Formats: sequence, C-alpha cells, structure tokens
Amino acid sequence: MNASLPATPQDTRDRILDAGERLFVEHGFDGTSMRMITGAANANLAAVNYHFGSKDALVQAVFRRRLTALNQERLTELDLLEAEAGGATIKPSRIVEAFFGTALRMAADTEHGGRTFMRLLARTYNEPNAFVREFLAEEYAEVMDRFLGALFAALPEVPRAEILWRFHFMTGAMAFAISGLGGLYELADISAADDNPQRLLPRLMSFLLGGLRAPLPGGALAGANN
Amino acid sequence: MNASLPATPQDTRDRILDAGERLFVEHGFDGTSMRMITGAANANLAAVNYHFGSKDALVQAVFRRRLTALNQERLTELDLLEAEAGGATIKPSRIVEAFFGTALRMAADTEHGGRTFMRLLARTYNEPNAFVREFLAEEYAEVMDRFLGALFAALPEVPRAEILWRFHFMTGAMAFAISGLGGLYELADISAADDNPQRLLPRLMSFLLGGLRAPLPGGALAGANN
DNA sequence: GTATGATTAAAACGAACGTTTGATTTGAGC
DNA sequence: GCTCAAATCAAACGTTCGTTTTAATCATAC
Repeated sequence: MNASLPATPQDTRDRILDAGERLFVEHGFDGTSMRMITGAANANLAAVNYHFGSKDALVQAVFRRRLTALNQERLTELDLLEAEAGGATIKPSRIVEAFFGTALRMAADTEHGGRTFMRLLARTYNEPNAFVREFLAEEYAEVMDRFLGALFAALPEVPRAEILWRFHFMTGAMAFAISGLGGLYELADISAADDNPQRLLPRLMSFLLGGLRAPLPGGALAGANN
Repeated sequence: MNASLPATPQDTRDRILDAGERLFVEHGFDGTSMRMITGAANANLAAVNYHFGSKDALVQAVFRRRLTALNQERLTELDLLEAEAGGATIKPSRIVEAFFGTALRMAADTEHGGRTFMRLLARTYNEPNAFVREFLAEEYAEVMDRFLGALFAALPEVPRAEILWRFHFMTGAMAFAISGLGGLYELADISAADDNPQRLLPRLMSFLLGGLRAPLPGGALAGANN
C-alpha cells in the first residue's frame, strides 16, 4: 500500500517540523510523544534525535522556523513607521497594527501552516513548561523592547505602567482571537459566530484600539498602598 | 525529625487539592506527576487514587472546588442585576463587571488560594488536553449562556457575532491580566510595572469597557464572502 | 565498482509514569 | 478489649517515555 516516496533528507526534517507543529497544538508539548511525531511524519523514531538532537530542541526549532520571520516583519514595519514619521510622534494605532496585524495576518494564512503555528504560539504565551517560556522570552526580548518604547513615545502623557498593562491585555485578546471561539460558546447561538478569518483582523483591531484609548482608571492617581 | 500531625483524614484530601492546584499552575497537568503531588502534600503515593480515583478525577476536583462557587457567584450577581432592572435594559458595564469583576476579586485573594486557582484557570482556557477542555466547557455552559444572553439583550443594536467575539477578546484580556506580566517584559522598564493587585481590577475594567464600546469594524456590513 | 559520509531502520536502554495490590495502622462504636 | 470500616503505607505492576546504540541503506564522488 505504501509506495512512499524516497523522501529527500531535507524532507524528513520538514515533515517532522510540520507534524510537531500540528501535534503540539492539539496535545501540548508534554502530551505529544516522539512516537506520535515520527509516526505522523512517516519517519523513524530516531529521526528527531538525529536531526534536532532532542525533543526540546525540536520544540525550539518549530518556533524558530516561523517566529523569527514574524518578529523580523514586525520590526521592519516599525522601522518603516519611524522612518515615515521622521522624529514626529507616531499614531498609537499604527504601532498596534504593526504588532498585532502582522500576527493576525499570519494566523489567517491557512496555506503555509501559518494558522497552525499561530494557534500554537497563542496558547504558548501561558505555557507552564519553564524551558519553553524562557526560550520565548528570549525570542521576544527585542521586539517587546522596541514596541513598548514606541508606545511610550507615542503616548507620553500616559503612565508607562498603564501602557505596559494595556499591551499585556491586548496580547491576551489577540491570543484568544487566534485560538478561536472554543467549545465554551456551544449553548450560545454559535451559528451566528461568523468565524470568517477575513473579518477577524478588523474585529480585533477595533477592540484593541478601543481598549487602548479607554479613559484611564480613576484609581491610578490615588495612593499606592491602599 | 518528623513529629508530624496525625493529619485528620479530611486533611489529606485538602492537602492534595492544594498541592495539585499549586503544582498544576507551575508545571501544567501533564508536567505534574502523582509523585510530585503526593510528595508536596506529605501523603502516600496511593492517596490520590484512593481519595479521588484517578489523576484526571483529581484535576476535576481541583477545578470544581472553586469554580462552582465562582460561577454561582456570577449567576447570583446577574440575578441581582436583572431583578434590579425589572425588565428594563441593563447597562453592559454592569454585566461585564459581574462576570470579570468576580474573577478578578477571587484572583486578588492571596489568603485562601484564590490567586493560585485563578492563575491555573486563566492558563487553562487554552488547555490542549481534551479531557480538561471538555470538562471546562460543561462547567461553563450555563454561565456563558446567561451572560451572553444578557449582553445580547443589553446591546440589541449590536450584531450578536460582534458581541460573541468581544466577549471572547475580553476573556483573553482577563486571562492575561490574571496570569500577570510574565517574563516577556524584562527589557522594558519592568520596575514601573506596578503589579499592585488592588489596581488590577480598575485597570482591566476600563480596558474591557473601552474595547466593548469601541466603534464596530467597518467591514462588518460588507459582503460575507469576500 | 568501491569508498565515504549522510540518512534511515530496528531494537533496546533505563527512567518515570499512573495505577493496583495487600498488609498495616488508625479511630470510633459497642 | 474487640470489631470493623476508613485511611495509610510500602511495594510492585505493566506501560510509555526520551534517548542511545548498532546495523543497514542510500547518494555521491572517485
């Protein structure tokens, strides 16, 4: 039955990455075994350790393959905005769009595995596994620094703590947006859910900007210790 | 050395629940072994299976112990709002406050383990494990139905799909709010982060309401298929 | 063809997993 | 003091885990 292709060496690596990416979304890192991965990838059990060294290294490789490009694109867009402004202040909405828009667009790409990866990334923001978390923090360090700095500069009158938290809230909203409406809404008229990926970006963006522009909480000026 | 207390029977159950709750937050469900749990709880390895039947049943028990009360409180608050309005429309902000405020207040309770549990719950919204996800969906079914229904009634002019999605976005923001500022902001002036739990609720609430009230995305009225 | 380096294949490794067993201990009722 | 059910304990069960080892296969250059 299986007149399988000879499978060029490089193919095996990519098939493993694809299988890992998909299975990690479905079952999590700890819930996905090497045998599941190599089985789905039509590869030998030892192939992961041969090509990547270890399971942890495979997880890193799965992220790096797409995350580096995503963050590079974000930085490029921010570079463009800053060059365009030429020292003047940038509209916060442009910065937000540059950060979350790129992610959403990649999440809408069902052809090249972008959607699968972004769902994995979305649920990994809160990953318990310390190894994965540290790796993600490193991978995000520069982008976070640049974008937060840009927001600080764009909103000089807003306390930095507020910006920090609102950026965090926005990230949470984005993560859930990408994860999609889970099984939590079954009783509600889910048929009216309308999960057209084309509409997700404008939907999320108007929500994010509404939240970012919201009046500051009244207690923000009150004493710190009560 | 160990002149340990006789440990009333009921104590063991609770110690296991506490240890499980704490370890599940730190290492995830799959990353937490029975030996870790019983070790941290100063109980015998067999104690979990004796008291709960299985590891999965323990996970359910950990959630049920606090989640049932939380959702009951939410429903009670909604009952109050509806009784108070007496048929008239309810302000959306009141509904949002009733759902997310209760959660945030429980998350601010560091004394009775509320904070630990809410962090666990927050990161479990996107849990890969199918068993946990199905259980959560069941546990949330009624609350979701009631609160979404209330929001639909409070915002009759807003398409239900928009409300559904914005409620989802708000849940994401809440989940991240509870999880706290992770290690992703280390380069940014994290010292200015100000993670005073007292301020978290007003911070989140103004963000959520800003997002909920944001102008609807322009494309919402456009054709569905392009 | 044959040597060479890269890849795949099959089998086994020890460790850790969740669970079960059977004996022992505990505490309350009589 | 004895009984009995509840709870705890040490030990082992079979399975699965990630990794390693050794041999077979492949592609390519000479």
